[in-house]
Amino acid sequence: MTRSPIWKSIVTELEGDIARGHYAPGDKLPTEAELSRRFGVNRHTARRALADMAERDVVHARRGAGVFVKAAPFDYPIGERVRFSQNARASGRTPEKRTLRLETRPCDATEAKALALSEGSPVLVYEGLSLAGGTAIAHFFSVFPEPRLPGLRQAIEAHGTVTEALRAVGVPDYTRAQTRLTAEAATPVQALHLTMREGQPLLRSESVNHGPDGTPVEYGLTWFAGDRVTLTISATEAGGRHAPDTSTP
Amino acid sequence: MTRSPIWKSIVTELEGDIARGHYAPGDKLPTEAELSRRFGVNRHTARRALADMAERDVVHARRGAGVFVKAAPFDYPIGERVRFSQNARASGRTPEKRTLRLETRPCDATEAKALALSEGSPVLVYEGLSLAGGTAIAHFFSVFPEPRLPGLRQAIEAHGTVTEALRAVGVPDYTRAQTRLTAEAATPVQALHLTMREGQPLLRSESVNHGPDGTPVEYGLTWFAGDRVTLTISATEAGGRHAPDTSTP
DNA sequence: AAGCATTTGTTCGTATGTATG
DNA sequence: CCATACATACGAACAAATGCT
Repeated sequence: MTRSPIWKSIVTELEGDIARGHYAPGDKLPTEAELSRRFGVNRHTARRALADMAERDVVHARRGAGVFVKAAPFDYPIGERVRFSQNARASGRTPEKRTLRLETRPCDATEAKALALSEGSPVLVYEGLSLAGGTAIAHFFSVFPEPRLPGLRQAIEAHGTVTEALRAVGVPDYTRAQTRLTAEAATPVQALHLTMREGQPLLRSESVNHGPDGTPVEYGLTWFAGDRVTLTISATEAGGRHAPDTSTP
Repeated sequence: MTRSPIWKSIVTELEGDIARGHYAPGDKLPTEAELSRRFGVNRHTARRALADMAERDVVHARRGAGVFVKAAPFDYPIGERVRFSQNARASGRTPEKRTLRLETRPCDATEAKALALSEGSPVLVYEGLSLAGGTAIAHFFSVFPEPRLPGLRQAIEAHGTVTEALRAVGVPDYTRAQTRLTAEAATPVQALHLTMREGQPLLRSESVNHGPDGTPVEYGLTWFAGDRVTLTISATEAGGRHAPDTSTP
């Protein structure tokens, strides 16, 4: 009968600390050197424990930076109605938007087609970042038909959220008409904004939202950080909300 | 009045060749050197033409490899019912599956939970590649509850498609209960199977399919090549049952 | 912008205990 | 008892990425 190895007991100790909130998701664990001192073992033995935890996606290491507790991925249900702020609050995080651009300019061919406009019509471009609980989740790029939605720009500046801004200019509700999803590599600028490395996988969503009367009100592109977001589609999308599974054995 | 530049005429010539099928999606264009000889121009002029086409996403260049015609992304509608073979045929490509693994083994904790089994129950594992028109589109990994579906293994070996195999063992229809989507980087083995580079973005889908009586019949993971597939979700999916697509025999 | 300290990642080598045959 | 294989643990040095000044 073999005794259980030291590194396993280190794993259970550390995971216990995480479970009882001593180290929160996103937090940096002590360095390997510190751990090896704390447990009185060689650095390799501490590494072995961390490697095991990394294998099971409990933590992840960044060379030169440290070992971090994996953040539970942000669950983003997409159905007919998708509201970022609602989703964020539902998972207990503070939603936030950071505006990168808010301007009016003539639309290009793709945008014209999606919004059923003639090419060159003025559109409001709203580009920015969506944050949840302080960390950047997605990079969005939305285009609105300016003539159909007078005052939207001021409404967005005032309210921050798209849902409220649209309501303020007379669109009480909007639904997702069509969505196209692909995976893409992060460009250098996106990597900078989302604090990830260039080339890391992004989940790209291209969608058109319609108003209650069926006219398109938004053409939007969103790039979600692949390691931070899971889009969920439920068959009973209207129905019940699943409780998030946060169990860590 | 300036004459139209030479490179533009090269662009129209090449795009004509592509349009009339002389170069198919995914094909490698002649090298810059060959093009410059063929058109009797300097290599930089040919480069200018290729750069313009790359800008408009008609082709893409891979250093050291060549310039390739961009593959038209494979449109993959996901709704309640998702049938790969149907989707492939609808876009005019021959569907094909390549089996990497077909075996029975005890299930792990995740699989047990998804399929409502007790941990360690025997499950049928079906892993392979989905090809459309000869090119690999996705890497799939499916798990079926063996005890509930006796004879499924032979049915899969015989029929090739999951839909037909399930029908053969008494599951006339199945619907997608829940789907979770993320973007991930391709592992070295996946990159090999999908003929892409390691780390390239994949669209990962995790889903559970239910039989008509509501019991789970399949827990499946699929990794779609990001540059070759677009998942589409249309708003009009919830309502009526879609008639089977008979547009292409 | 360049340099420096910090931190993880990798690769040598060494030693020990345990199961196998 | 010996040979072998394997996992565990420790030590030292260097490489590479990161963050800070």
